This record gives sequence, structure tokens and C-alpha cells, in this order.
Amino acid sequence: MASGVSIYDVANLAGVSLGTVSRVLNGAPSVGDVTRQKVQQAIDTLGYRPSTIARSLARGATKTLAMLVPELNNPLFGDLAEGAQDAADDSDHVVLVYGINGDPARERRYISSVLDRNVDALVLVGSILPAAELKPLIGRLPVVQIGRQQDIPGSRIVDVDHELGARTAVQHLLSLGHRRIGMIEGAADNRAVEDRGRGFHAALDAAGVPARERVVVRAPLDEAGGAAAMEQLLDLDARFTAVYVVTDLMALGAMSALERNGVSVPREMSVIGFDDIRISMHLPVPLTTVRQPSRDLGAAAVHLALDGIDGESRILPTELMVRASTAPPI
Amino acid sequence: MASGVSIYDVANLAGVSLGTVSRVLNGAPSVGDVTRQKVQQAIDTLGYRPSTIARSLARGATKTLAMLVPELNNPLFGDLAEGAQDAADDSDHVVLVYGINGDPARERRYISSVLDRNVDALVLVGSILPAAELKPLIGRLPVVQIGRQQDIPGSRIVDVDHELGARTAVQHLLSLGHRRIGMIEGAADNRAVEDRGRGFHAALDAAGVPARERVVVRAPLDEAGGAAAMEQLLDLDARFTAVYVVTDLMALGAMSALERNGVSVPREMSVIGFDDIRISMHLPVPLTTVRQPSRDLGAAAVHLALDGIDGESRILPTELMVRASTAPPI
DNA sequence: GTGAAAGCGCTAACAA
DNA sequence: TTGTTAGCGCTTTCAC
Repeated sequence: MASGVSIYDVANLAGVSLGTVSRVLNGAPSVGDVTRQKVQQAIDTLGYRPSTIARSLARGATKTLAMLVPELNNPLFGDLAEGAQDAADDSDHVVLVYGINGDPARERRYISSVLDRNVDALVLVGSILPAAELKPLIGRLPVVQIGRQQDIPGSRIVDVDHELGARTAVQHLLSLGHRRIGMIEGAADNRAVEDRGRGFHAALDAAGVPARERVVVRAPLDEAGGAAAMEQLLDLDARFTAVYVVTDLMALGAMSALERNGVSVPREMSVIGFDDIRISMHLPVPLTTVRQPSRDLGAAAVHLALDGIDGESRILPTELMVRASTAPPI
Repeated sequence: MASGVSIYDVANLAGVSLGTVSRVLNGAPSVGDVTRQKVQQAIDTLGYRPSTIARSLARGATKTLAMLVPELNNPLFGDLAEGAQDAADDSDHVVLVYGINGDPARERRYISSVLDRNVDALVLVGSILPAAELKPLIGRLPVVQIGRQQDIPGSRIVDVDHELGARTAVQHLLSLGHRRIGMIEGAADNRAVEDRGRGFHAALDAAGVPARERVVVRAPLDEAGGAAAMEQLLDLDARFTAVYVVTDLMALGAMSALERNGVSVPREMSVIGFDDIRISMHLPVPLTTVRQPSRDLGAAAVHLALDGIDGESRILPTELMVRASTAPPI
């Protein structure tokens, strides 16, 4: 159906057998030069294109990976996806990207669907399914997680050291002279985000800042969550001079809450985020943040899926991006 | 391979023929109740799942759509993709989303790839290929464009009225009392964006604002483009009090340029955008903008692909979202 | 170096 | 209502 012409037509026109056409298609060495010519000729004149489907069925492999992300309209996951597609492209694979949108039923459905499609590997980003449901996948196909969200023995992992990144962020704040520091933490059941919270406390512990000088609030992982959390923090009247926010999107929300409350960034309040999504450097007050190499993470996931082994993991470095949203306290 | 068990095993266990199993799989009416029971039984105990690939090959249809977008890390396109996946999900289809990233070779490659995969339809968003390359697709499979980017007779179209939306935006500015208004236009070869420019002039013409009172600058369709354009505009010293920017992402850039230059929004300068991407309402100064119903556009594209006819088109309404970035001039 | 034929897992006539 | 048998378009032994 692809275009109506099949390998059979090519064989006919070239006056050879099916097998021979298949051989030149796959670059088999054992084909005579003249034969190869003839076949190629026929392929060109007919405009023949091999059917991926038939090929997949015959071969048992699809050269296709599936990638499940929380949401497609979040630039962070868009970057992961682009990195993955880029890398896949290089090795002649294709990656199917699906947005889960917080619906476990949907994630379940998508997983079934891609399994039925015989994808060669599965890349999970922040899965919201119980680990028990995911475990049976191991062994059937390579599963790589971006972020160590689930405990799945045998899954391959690509990640950054979130706790370390968080510590870097807080140390930056400390080095500017801040001491009373707030944190807007993530309310989701998300390991990466929890580590980012842990790092906050670790850095402050190391600096000898007592727990009572820390003001922490939890909120959903989006702009509105960040904004609401900032309002809460402000209501506490805790006189902190800087706030560390566990994702850039939440930091964006926090900054708008600050603006609404007439608190100037960074003069009266320093804000630091985590992720370095595409817009962060373009905000009215460019956001200081801990950069995750998102595209690289996506690419690494593909590499690990294709060439890695079960249980293998790869940790990529974060980088502190100092911009205008942080400054010494007044 | 899917899980090792094939329709053949089910037939065996149930003690029926291949065909019968296929029939219950496809819900054919002509199957005895007891037989159906037995087969279902066998399916369950074996954990059998039909192979999508084999099915596609046999049926000649894949229940799969492909969607090509400019970039995956742009929330606008993420929304389109989510809308599409949502709608596809409802009719048991699947949509493969690919990011082109401005590389025509890549778009070409992806198109070939999905054709070889026998997708049932193709959704194009802002294709950068010459129309001549796209035309041959019509007739082979349904092609729907989101945005009338290319002249492809027979392509199906989902869009908003960009010019009308632009006029709405400018009228809003006029109604606030602005008269000297700037525009940051898109430098890309993009029809939607051109219409957004046209609407600006139309609205001003209608209001009797002479052309010399309009100050217009062109820039790339991203944050940096918007920022650079705003700097240019400021250098012109044209004493305009409001600026209309053809995309929200560019408007974001423009706002940060304003901030950098100490120009306060909306007090000294009103800013209005177009798109209403997810972050716009969460910016420190929430952006007034013309909302495109992105998810609906994506969904409509899928519906048109599945149930539409060639040449059909569907125009969705825009909506003015008045927020804090616009105010009367001082 | 090349052809013949089986088989990948399924659907869809066609019979019975 | 059910079984049988061609295919779908390709790959891959196994001979020659």
C-alpha cells in the first residue's frame, strides 16, 4: 500500500527473484555488481519504497523507541524529546513521544499500545505508575528512566545529581551572603524533586544554618503552584532574603507572586530555580538556575536504550547558571 | 514476539481455528457464545495481545497519524500535540509527534519515514518544505495543515483567523487610548505570522492612524528575536506607548528588553502578544494576548484527518485575554 | 551469486 | 457458526 509498488514488482522488472531484491535492499555483500545495478535501476524507476511494517514483521524489530513524558507543553520535556529524537535520528531509529498528563490509565494504555507495536525500547520520564506494574517490562525490552523515579531493578537510568545541584544552588545563595533562605518544594511524588529538597537542607546543614531559619513550603509542580507557595511564604513574614525553588516553572510563578506583592527581584528577594528551561534566560529578570542538560539527557537515554545493558546508568553534570535573579541581600 | 504468544497458540488452546480467534478479536457478530467464551478464556490465560504490526500489514491501515511540528520545546506546539493525542486517543488512534527544528532535510526524512510506516494521515504544522514537495502527498493520504502555511490543493486546514485576531489586539490597544503603536513582526516565512502583521495595519488603517505613526520591526520568531527587536524599537526613540508582538514567546523577549531598559510595563509601555501559551498568564506581568485554542486546534486536526474530506477547512475562534501588560498610556 | 520457499502474525474471502 | 486458505510485503534459511 505504501505506494502501491512492492518488492515483487521490483523483482519482476529487474528480472530477478524476490530474495535478490531483498539482498540489495539490505546491502548484502553477496550480490553481483550487474545484478545490483539492474535491481537498483528497477527500484528507481518504480519509485519503490520498502514497507516498514512488513519489514518489522519479518525482522521482529522495529527500529522504534517510545518515550513517555508527563506533559508535552512543558518546555523541559520538549527538550528531552528533542534530544532523544536527535540521537535516534542518527542511528536511523524513530522515537514515538507521548504525553501522559497525569493520567495513569493513559500511561498504562500507551505502554500497552507501544508494546503491541513491538517498539525496541521504552523511555520513561517521571512515570506515575506503581513500580510493580513496570517491573514485568524488564527483560521484555530495554527500559530506561530519565530520573530515578521508580525502583525497577534492571531499568537503565539517565539522570543528574539533583541533590548536588540543589546544594550548588543553595551554596550560591549562601555565598552571596544570604542566610535566611526559603524553599518552595514540590508536592508531587517525584524523586528528583525530593532530592532537590534534600540538597537544600544538606547545604544549609553544612553551612551551620539552623533549621528554624529555613522556611519551606510545598506546592504542585507548576507555575500556579509556585505562585501560591510564594504567597504563603510571604504571609509567613519570615524575613528571608532568598528563595530556592525546585523547578523553573514554579520559580516563574514565584516571581510573578513577588511582583504582585511589590517585592523586587533580586533587590529584596533573590530567586533561584532548577532546570534551566528555554524561557528562563529570557524572563524580564533572567532566572539564576541549576541547568540540567535536557537535550543531552534525552540523547543519553536513547544511547542507553540502544547500546546499554540492563541496570546501567549514566549521570550527567548540572551547571549553575548565574543570572540576574540573585544578588546579595540588602 | 510481542510477548511470544500468537493467535495460533490461542486457537490451539481454545481448540478452534485461527479465523475464529480473529473473529472474536475483532468483535465479529457471527461467533457462538460458547466459542467466544472459550476463546476469550484462552486469550486471558495466555495473556495474548494481538500484534499491531501483523494487523497493520494484513489490514493495510495502521490507526496511526503523524504530526510534524517546528519544535517540541515550544509550549505552543506542545499544546497542539496534546490536543491531537487526546483526540486520537478517543478514537483508538495514536499520533506520532516529530520536531523538525528548522531542518528541511529532517522534515523530508520524517515524512518519508512515516509514509513508509503507512500512517493513516499526516498533520503538518508550519511546514518548511516547498509546496511542490508536499503536493504529491494529497490523494495518498489525508494531509491536514494547522495554519495555512503551504498552498496544497486538497489539503485540509485547521486554523484561526490570524488577521482578525491581530485586529482585535490592536483595537484593544486603541480602545485604551494608544495611538502611536509599535509592532514586532515575524521575520520567518510564515503565513500565520504575516497575517498577524497585516491585521495590525488593517486595524490602524480603520482607526485612521497614519502609517508614519506606526513603528514596525521584524525579528526571528523566538524570545531572543523579540528582545532584539524591542531594543531596536527603543533606539528609534519613536515615542510609541504600546507594542503589539506577533507571538507570546517574542513578547516575552520584548518584555525583558523593556525591563533591561528600565521601561515599566504597562505604565510606560503596553505589550500585547498572540498565542496565549501556557506561561503567558504566569509572567511577572501577566501578558495580555490573543488566545489561540491550541489544544482544540490539535484535536480538530485529528478529526479532520479521520473524518474530514480533502479540501475541508475549519476555522476556530480566537479570544482576547486582557491581563496586566496593557493599560492606558500615561 | 542467485532462486525457491518457508514464515513473521494477522485478516478476509470462500467454503462448508 | 466455523474452518480453510490465501494473501499483506518482507527476510532468511537452504539449495543450487
